[in-house]
Amino acid sequence: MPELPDVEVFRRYFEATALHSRIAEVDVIDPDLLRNGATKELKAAAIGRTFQRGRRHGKFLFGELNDGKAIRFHFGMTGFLHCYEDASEAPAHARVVFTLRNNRKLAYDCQRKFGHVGIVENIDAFLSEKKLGPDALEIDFNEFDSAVLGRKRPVKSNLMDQSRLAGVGNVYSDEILFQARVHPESAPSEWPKPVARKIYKVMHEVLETAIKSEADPARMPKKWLTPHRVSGPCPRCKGELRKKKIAGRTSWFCPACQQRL
DNA sequence: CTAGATGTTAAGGT
DNA sequence: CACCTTAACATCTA
Repeated sequence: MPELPDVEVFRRYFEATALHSRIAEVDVIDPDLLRNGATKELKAAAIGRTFQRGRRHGKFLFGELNDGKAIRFHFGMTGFLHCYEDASEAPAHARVVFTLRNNRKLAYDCQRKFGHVGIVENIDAFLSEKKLGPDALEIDFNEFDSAVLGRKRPVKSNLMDQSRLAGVGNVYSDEILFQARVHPESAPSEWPKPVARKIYKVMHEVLETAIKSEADPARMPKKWLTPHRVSGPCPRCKGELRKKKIAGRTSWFCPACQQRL
């Protein structure tokens, strides 16, 4: 689930639920999620501070604290946030829980533990250290064209490469290419400008519409591929959708609608 | 019981 | 060296 639109929905949820109340306690239920096991450091950085705002870059969410530091959330494949007051509402796989002075609790839940949580001293320094590319909603066309499309491997691999473009993963790369009518394995040495522009434009439309749909496939336009990736005919031509491993991931596309370039 | 699932990354190959 | 692919990670479900 957590690609750019999902994380943007989490960011908005975070801002609606967790800001401006002092952090009273941090429970690290599963230290695996901290990667370096620095429970003490996480507590020391967070307790007594307040969250000032949420910032997102690609698939990362940062909860900015009132001293310039931030709590970093990455959601892996199964992570999400849930805010509640009564302990009975705690989600099933809560790994880290922030208790606020207003009695609310913000839980980071991650069933498969592919995600991680930690402290970041400086967000911009972290992003360059991690070699993350520009956010998919902020990259300009020229950079998109050269960094993302100017490669030899399948276009799908490039769209998913976080060091070139941050935020797009398996599901949304399929959706973007479906709507741009481009085959995911296309890898021309030079992309025709109109096609490059189309992919760029469609990427914005897909991501923005997905955010408006709360990243919920059931609320997405019926003509989209995403709600049909389990089975079923192409929502455009009614032909058979194909499932194939590309770039190591299960990809869905319509061989009739999507042109190989 | 086996295969596979939205992400990342170390390791191996060309 | 640049580039690309695969396996592995932890856990649950179809």
